[in-house]
This record gives sequence, C-alpha cells and structure tokens, in this order.
Amino acid sequence: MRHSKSSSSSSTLICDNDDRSSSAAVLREIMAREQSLVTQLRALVLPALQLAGGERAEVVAQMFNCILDCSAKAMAELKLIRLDPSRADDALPVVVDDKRRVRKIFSGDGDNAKPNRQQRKRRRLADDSVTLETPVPHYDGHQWRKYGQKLINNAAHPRSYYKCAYKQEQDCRATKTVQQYQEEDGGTDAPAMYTVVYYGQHTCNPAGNDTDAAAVVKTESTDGLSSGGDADADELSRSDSQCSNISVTCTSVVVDHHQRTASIESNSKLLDVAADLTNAEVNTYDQLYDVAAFSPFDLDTDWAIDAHGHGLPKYGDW
DNA sequence: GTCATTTGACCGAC
DNA sequence: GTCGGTCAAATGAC
Repeated sequence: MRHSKSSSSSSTLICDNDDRSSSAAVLREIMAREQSLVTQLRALVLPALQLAGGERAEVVAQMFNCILDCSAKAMAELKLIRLDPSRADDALPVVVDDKRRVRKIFSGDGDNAKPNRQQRKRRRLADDSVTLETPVPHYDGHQWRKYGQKLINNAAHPRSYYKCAYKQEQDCRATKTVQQYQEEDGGTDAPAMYTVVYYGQHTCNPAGNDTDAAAVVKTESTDGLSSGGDADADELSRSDSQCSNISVTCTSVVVDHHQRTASIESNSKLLDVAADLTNAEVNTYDQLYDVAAFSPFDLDTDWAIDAHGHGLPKYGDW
C-alpha cells in the first residue's frame, strides 16, 4: 500500500477540480491495490481458518466479502466524483453510464431492433470496472460461469469472459474478464499472474440469507464473547474486536477524509490477522503482499485443481 | 439427461 | 476494417 500517496492526498480531496481529480485517481489506485491484497489474503487465510474451525472461516469470509464490496462502492463513488466534480459533496450514489450505451439500450425497444440482438454488444467504459492483479483469479468469493474466450491482440494468453452464475436466477449483471499476463516461474516460485477486471456490482444473494455482513459480524461477535470460556477466549475476543472495527467501515461507503482514514485503520487490522494465521512477520503492506502472494497449492492436499488448471482451496461453497 | 464449457459467429465500438 | 464483448449451438463431463 502506498502510504505516502495516501497521506499526501488525504487532505486535498475536496479542493479545486484538478486537485480533486488527481486525489481521486490516487485513491482509486490505492483502493485497487487494497482490493488485490484483500483478495489474495482471503485466498490464504480462509483455508487456514477452515482447518482450525469452519464457523469462524464463514464469518471471516463474510468480512472479506464486505470489505471488497465496500471498496468497490467507494471506487464507484470516486469515479462519480471524477466524472462530475460537483458531486464531491453529494453522498447519494447514482448510476452513471455511457450515454451512447444508454441510448442504444433504450432504442432496442424500437421496431427496428432485432430480436435478442439489441443488447448483444454492450461495450463498457473503463470507468465501470475494477481491475485486480492476482495469482488466484478464480477465487474471489463469487460463483462465475464462463461464457466466452477470445485471443486478444498483443496478448500471449486468451481472455476469458465470465458472468455471475446467478445471472438468470436473480438477474445479477456482474461480469468479469480474466487474462494471464505473467507466466509461472518455477525457478523463483513466482506464481502465474492474472489481470481480473470486474464489471458491475453483484445484486445476487446466493445463500438466500441476509447479506448485511456488518449485521452478521455483529451477531457472531456477541456469540463469541459469550461462549468463549477456555484458553481460546482471549483470541476469540481479539478477533471479535477486529470484526467489529471492520464492520464499522463496512456500514459506510461515503468517500471523504474521514472514511478513508477509517478504512485504512481497518485494513491495518488485516496485517495482524495475516501475522497470526501465517506465523509470519507482517508489519507493512509490502510484507502483507509478500505473504499473500505465497502460493501453497503444491503443499496442501486440500487444494483442488479447477478446469483451468488453477489451484482452488476447499472450504465449502460460496 | 443435465449442466458447464468451448467455440465460431454476430454485432457494436472505435 | 479491425477489435473485442456477447450469444448460442455444439461438445464434453458427470
């Protein structure tokens, strides 16, 4: 995480338009890195928690989803500020889209529209996306269905296209593309790296439960405190404290100086979580990145290989 | 038989 | 005209 950029930009978000756009760009970069780290950390932490006890893994999984969701929403808000600087003081989220795309979609209702074809191509602006770089592109907490693959110009590997597995059931329009950009290096144990671009927000609810992760975390926290009566009580209580702090962040997505500070504070808790679970020294975000980038695929028999030859940890269905 | 993936074709954006 | 995103029939795995 680029602390220096974060701190230097934190006081200039609401300023003149140029400074605001610049700060928003810096924040977007920071948050994209944050999302990448959280995604990789989740792939590392959850299997370890699953071995220790499934219930806590479920809670942590919900927390990770909550954090990623908050980041995505904050990113979207930053984009709105960039597109319309007058919105910097407006906390209400609105949907923005490419004007041409909107016109095309609505004109599809016309008599000249070809059946089932008017929305076939919906080119999306880069502003409608979140990009991550990760060694575990297929492990992000959502279920996806591959619907296409294409060779892209000047790319060594094809790009795969995925849509949410609940698109038909719940009309969830989230999609993503996955493209490998770095070969696996057996000499240095460096895993293959992929660029994952997410489009749109998930509107599905796969478990059919209340998706208010903050509320779920709060409930678990109460249970944990009341039931912890042995040597694990202190550890449980400490984890619950982390849950509570993160849930506070997750309940708000307004992007201002206050929120960014809160977000960074919560993410610093991830360093503690990573250190506890990996028995490694994780005091900086660079170390967190190093730990999260470690690939245990070849060491753990509880890892499966998916249809694409990628390692997937087994800890239940998402 | 069912479901997910593959793959060629289609189509809009550039 | 080229490129890239999406569709849908074909194919394969179970």
